[in-house]
Amino acid sequence: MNSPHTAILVMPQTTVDVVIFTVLDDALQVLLVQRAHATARTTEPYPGLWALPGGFVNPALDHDLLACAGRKLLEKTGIVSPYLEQLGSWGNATRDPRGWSATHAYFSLISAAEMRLTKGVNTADVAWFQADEVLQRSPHTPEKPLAFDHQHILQTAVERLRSKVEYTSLPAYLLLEPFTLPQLQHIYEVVLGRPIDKSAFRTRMLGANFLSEVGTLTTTARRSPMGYRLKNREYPMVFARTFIR
Amino acid sequence: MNSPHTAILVMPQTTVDVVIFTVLDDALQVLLVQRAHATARTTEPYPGLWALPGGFVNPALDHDLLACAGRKLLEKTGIVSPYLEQLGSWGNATRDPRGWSATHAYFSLISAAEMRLTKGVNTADVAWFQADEVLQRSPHTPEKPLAFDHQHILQTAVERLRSKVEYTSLPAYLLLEPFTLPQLQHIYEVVLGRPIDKSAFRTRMLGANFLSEVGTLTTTARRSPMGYRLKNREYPMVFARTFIR
DNA sequence: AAAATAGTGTCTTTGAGACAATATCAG
DNA sequence: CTGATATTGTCTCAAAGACACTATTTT
Repeated sequence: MNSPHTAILVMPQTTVDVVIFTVLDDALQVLLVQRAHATARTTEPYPGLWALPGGFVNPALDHDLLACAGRKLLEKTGIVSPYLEQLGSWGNATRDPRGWSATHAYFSLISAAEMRLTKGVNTADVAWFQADEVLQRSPHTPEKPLAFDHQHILQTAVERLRSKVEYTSLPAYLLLEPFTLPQLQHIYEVVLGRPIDKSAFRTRMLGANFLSEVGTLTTTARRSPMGYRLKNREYPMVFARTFIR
Repeated sequence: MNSPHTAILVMPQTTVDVVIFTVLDDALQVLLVQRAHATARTTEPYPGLWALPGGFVNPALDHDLLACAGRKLLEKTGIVSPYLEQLGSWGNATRDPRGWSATHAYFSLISAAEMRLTKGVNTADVAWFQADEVLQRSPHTPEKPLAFDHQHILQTAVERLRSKVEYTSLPAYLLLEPFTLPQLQHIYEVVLGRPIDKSAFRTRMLGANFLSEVGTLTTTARRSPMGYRLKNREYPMVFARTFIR
């Protein structure tokens, strides 16, 4: 039924891309890398444009797709155990000018502070951008859209993140532990783009029993807030309802 | 940064697999195909085992991954516009004995009755199996596990379906239109494997305003039930809460 | 004491579970 | 008419929104 021999000759290229989110300056931000500028010797597509971190699977280095995504993320951020979830895959004949290609996209949540701690990893061609600003880019705006179909992948990632924030504890991965409930609520509000009622928020978070207290913290606040840590960093908490309104 | 030239030589194989669900005989069932038996001339892996319908992307036929999944589904069921959603991708060095491969998995919901209408499509090597029975297979059971990592892909598909049934209108795609609310509730109960309160079910379905009445139907029932149709077959309804308990 | 932030209480609303009651149709 | 199925009503409960109130700490 399958024809492996003839198929191998026209096989699509396989890549992995990672959408790395953080919250910085009260905004949802995404890590982008700038593609090499055009030279006489290279034929790299989309020269000089910004793109999601990613590239070809390296069968010699990568045990599987997730490991490949983890490697790309480590190379750009120095972070070893981030929250990393598969987003989806995109494959067609035209997304890469070099021919039929398919990319496996992942999305990751990290604390920007955590990344700053890892010196020497960031290079000049890596930077944070506000997700909403990037999404509004078009060929007519000053800042050009991302390379390949990364504009579309980012759009899907933002929608997925905003959707899951409504009913999961995902935003906790955007903070360093320990964190306070006001800090966590602020992250929720930044990602969702709207305020949440304080009382309802606390009732939900503390009632779900996925946080453990670690003693009061000393922050810039007047009254010392309680610090919390995730009981289980492997899986986010899933609530039975979304926030309403 | 990427090295396309060297990478092409070791590029992973790209395939698409489809998990096709239906409800038949009061059970969630999945469509499987039997792989060719071993002969002296072929080197096909997993000869004689059952597997998810799928195979290599054909760049000459398939505009993109979704089209490829739709083609596989059409070939096995004769159905043109099913519900088809991306499930995820699986890729590593060992899932196919021929080498590093990555598959893009989709899952589809169809009415078994709709498929019976398309004669001549089904072949002897295609059959429905109870999803839960297949999931319980191991190397030690009489029926052997599926080929490749399809056991694992099916597991993920069933979990995803059962999860989404808790808060979406997905089961409607398992029925032919028009359908009645008791029929729809029955499909929900079969997929979830537990009863749902009749009153709460009707309040949720009718309150969400995603169904349109199409007049009372004549069924085997005593009192004639109201028939319904989806207002929008493109996207399922997403409810703000899961069913509880 | 005042200001600012953390945290709690109260009331209302929404929608689900439990389950009883009513409506309609085939025979 | 009767039984089976469809549909509605009532009561209770859980959790969220609105928003006022109390608690703690720094200055």
